[in-house]
Amino acid sequence: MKKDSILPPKQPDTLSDKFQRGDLMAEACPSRTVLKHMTSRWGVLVLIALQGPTTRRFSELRRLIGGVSERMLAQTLQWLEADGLVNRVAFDVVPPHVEYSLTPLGQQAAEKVRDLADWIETSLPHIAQRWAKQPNQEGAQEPAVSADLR
Amino acid sequence: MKKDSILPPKQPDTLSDKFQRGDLMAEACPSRTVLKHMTSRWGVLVLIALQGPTTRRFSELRRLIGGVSERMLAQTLQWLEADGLVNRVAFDVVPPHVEYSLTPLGQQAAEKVRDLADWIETSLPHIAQRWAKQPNQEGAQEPAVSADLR
DNA sequence: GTAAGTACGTACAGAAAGGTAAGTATGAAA
DNA sequence: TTTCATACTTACCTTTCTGTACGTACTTAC
Repeated sequence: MKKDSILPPKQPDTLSDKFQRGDLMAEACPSRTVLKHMTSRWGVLVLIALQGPTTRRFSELRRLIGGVSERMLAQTLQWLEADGLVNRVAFDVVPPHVEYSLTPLGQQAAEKVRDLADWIETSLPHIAQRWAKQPNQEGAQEPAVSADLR
Repeated sequence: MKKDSILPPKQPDTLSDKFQRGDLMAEACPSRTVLKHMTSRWGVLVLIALQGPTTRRFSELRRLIGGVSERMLAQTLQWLEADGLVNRVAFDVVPPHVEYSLTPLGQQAAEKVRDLADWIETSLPHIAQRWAKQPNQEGAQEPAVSADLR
């Protein structure tokens, strides 16, 4: 007999919860923003590319990450910097020189994201194999023939 | 035109490698599609919500995941199903009844994504604290109530 | 003297993601 | 009888995302 127990409609008390620990299932939780930045199209790849002992320069990252535009790389780096995951050090020299690296927090984040990426890369054969059997999907959804499940 | 030498050569980057193992840094690699589905706005939350021993029904998921629309939930589930991460079982009954669950592959995926989510949720205080100091930024949000945790 | 590299900022536009509302078939509750 | 719930689909529209192109200020290479 728990109709509403799946999700309480509202709780004024969850507010304090939000500050102690995020709740991604809650619509208004700020953790969703962090998730958005980290799992944005380029966020994952930037974090991974920044792993390692050396700092990276902007155009170096651009070459590492296949397909990023300058605009998107800059924006992604700014997001991650604002979230405290990325360090940016700019040298005031004539041809601009900027070095990016991960903060301690960013290194933790990068590890998680790396684990995910590694899993995808190694599991890809299984998944791709499945795609081969089942016809198209992905970004484009054509008016596919509706599977008559009923 | 490949200049991959910036990265520490962990593995030879041959053509056959791409079929045996994805390479997310490569623009054309199909693993990017999987990443897109899993890290889509709702993909992460769906995978997490499906963790556990029980199956979930559509509207149950909808209630669990704050803010999803029916349209987006349906689409996300279809993506993940097509990738072989989610099982869908439809019963041919009068009020529709469909049960969703994770495939073995999906359970692995959910673990990775869960690790990431857990990290975000526990790290949120650090990050939010940083937002408060830095002038308001893109994507960053003001605290709904100015309750300052000291 | 001209092109290229650096690390972006900005304006514009097309693509994609996402939301809203409505419809479907049917049984059960009010 | 009207309404509600289920599990979607579809059309339509808005918001967000992302790419292209260009500008910058200056140095080095050709």
